[in-house]
Amino acid sequence: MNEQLKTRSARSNELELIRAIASEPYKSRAARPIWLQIYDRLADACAGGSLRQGARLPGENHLAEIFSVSRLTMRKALSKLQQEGQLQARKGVGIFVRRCPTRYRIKDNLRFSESLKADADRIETNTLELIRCSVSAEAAVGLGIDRGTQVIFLKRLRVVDGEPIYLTDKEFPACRFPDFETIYEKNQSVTEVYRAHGISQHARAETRVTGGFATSDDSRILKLSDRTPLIKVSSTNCDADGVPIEFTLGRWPLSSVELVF
Amino acid sequence: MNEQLKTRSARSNELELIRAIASEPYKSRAARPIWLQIYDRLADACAGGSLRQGARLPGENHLAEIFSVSRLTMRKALSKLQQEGQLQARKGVGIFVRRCPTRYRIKDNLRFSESLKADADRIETNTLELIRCSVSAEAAVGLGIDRGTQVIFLKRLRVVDGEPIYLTDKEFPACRFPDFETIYEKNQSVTEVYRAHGISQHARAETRVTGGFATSDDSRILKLSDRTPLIKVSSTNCDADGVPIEFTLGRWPLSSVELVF
DNA sequence: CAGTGGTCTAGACCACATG
DNA sequence: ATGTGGTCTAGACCACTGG
Repeated sequence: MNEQLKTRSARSNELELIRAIASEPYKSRAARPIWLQIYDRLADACAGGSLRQGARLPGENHLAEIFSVSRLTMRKALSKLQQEGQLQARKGVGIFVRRCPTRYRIKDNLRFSESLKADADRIETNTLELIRCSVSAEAAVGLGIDRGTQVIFLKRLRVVDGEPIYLTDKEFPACRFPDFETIYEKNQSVTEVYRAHGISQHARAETRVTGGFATSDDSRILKLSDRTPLIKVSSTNCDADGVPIEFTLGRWPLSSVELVF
Repeated sequence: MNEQLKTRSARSNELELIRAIASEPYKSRAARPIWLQIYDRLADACAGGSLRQGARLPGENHLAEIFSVSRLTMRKALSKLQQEGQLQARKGVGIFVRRCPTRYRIKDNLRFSESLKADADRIETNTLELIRCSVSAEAAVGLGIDRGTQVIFLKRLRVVDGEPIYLTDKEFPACRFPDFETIYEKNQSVTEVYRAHGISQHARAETRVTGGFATSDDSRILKLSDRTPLIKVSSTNCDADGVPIEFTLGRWPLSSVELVF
C-alpha cells in the first residue's frame, strides 16, 4: 500500500470516528453548554487514544457541520482543547492532535535526559540560538552580575518522541567561557563546555517555579496555540566555589510536566 | 459623603477612565487583532493601578459600545483578562477588577503563614470542610495506605488582603488522630492537632508541582472564572519516624505564586 | 422586574499555507 | 486558486442576580 492510500484511509477512519462521536444526541443545554459537551467528547477520544497522535482533524466548517453547531461554538470547544495542549491549530493548514498530555516526571537536580530517558523513546535537543549579548534583567539577578555585562545566550528545545516539550533560555557569564561556541558545537553539550573550562562539578543553587502565558515566539517553537498557559522554571547553577555560572529559564506546556522536589 | 454617593462617584471615575482608554484610535488590524489591543489597554490600566481593585466595570454591552466593537470581540478581550486572573465576572452581577497578580513567594518547607507574613497585611484561613471519609486515590498513593481506608478530610482557603489565593485539600489517616475535630476546632491549627497526638516534629517528604485547570468548584471558591489555569502542588508530610501523616493538594491561580526550592 | 454575563447563530472578510 | 484557521459583526435567547 503506498503512502497516499495509507493517508487517505487513515484520514477516513478519523472522519468516521468523529462522525460517531458527533452522532450522539446532546444533553440539555442547561445541564452543560453544548461547546463543553463537544469538548468532553473530543477530549475523551484524545485521551483514550482513539484519535491518533498527529492526526489531522476535518476543517472547522466541516466539524461544525458534523456536530450540528455554528462554527463559533465549534471553535470554542476546539479552543479549550488547544489551550490544554491536546490539539494544535496551524493557520492555513489544519488542526492536529498533539501528543496527549503525558506528564513527564522531572526530578530536581537531575539533568533533563537523565530524568526522562526511562519514559521516552526518542529525545532530541535542538539548538535554536547561540549568541553573545547583554545579560537579561532576570538573569542579571540570578547570576549576581551587573546590567550590561556580556553573556553567552543559548536557546534550546527538547523534543520527546517528536513533540516539542521543553524550551530553555540559558545565559552564561561570557568571561568564564572564552571557547564556549567551539566546544559546544562539537557535541551540543554544556557539560563538555564546563569541563573544557576547568569546571568539573556544578550544583543547582536555587529553583523557582511560576506560571505564565506563552509569548507568540514560545507558542511557535513549542507548537502550541498563542497565549497557552505554561509552567516556568528558573534556576541558577554554581561552580564548586559557589559562584553562579549559569542561569536557566525553562518553559513547559502546563499539562506536560510534573516537577518532583 | 455617604456610601451611595461615594460609590456613584467612584463608578463614574471608572467610566471616565475606560472612555479615555477606549478613545485612542486602534492600530491596524493586521498589526494586532483588535481584541488583543483592547486587552493590552485594559491590562495596562489594571497593572498600573488606575483601575481600582474591586471596582466594577460597565456591562459588556456598554463596554462594547464604548470600545466601538461587537460584544463578542469585547468578550474575547475580557475573557483573556479573566483567564489571567485580572478580572472576575459574576453572572447576573457584573465584571470586577481582581487583585492584580501579585506573586507570593513561597519557600518550600516553611509553613504558609511564615512565608507570607512579610508580604501581606491580612492573612485569613477559612476552614471550608472537615469530615471523615474514604481516602482519595491520589492521597492513598501519597500516604501509602489502601483504598477504602478512613481519613480526615480538611479543605481550607487562604485569603490574603481579602483575596482568595490558595486552596488546599488535606487528608490525614483517621486512625492516627482520634481527637482531630475537637482539637482543630479550638484554634484551627493542624500543628496543634499533631502536638496533641504526640507528634512534635514533622517533615515534608516530597513535593510535586504540576499544572492544571480549575474545576467549577475550585473557580467558585477561588473567585476565578471557570477553567482558569492553576498551579497544583501536592506534598506528603511524615512524622519523626518517616511515617506519612498528611497528604496535601494545594492549588494557586497561575500568576499568583512563585515557589522557591 | 430589569440588567447582567453566558451561549449560540448565520454570515462575512482576511492572511496564510499548500498544491 | 483553493481551503484553512483567525477575526469580526449584528442579533438573539437564556439563566442568573439584584432591587
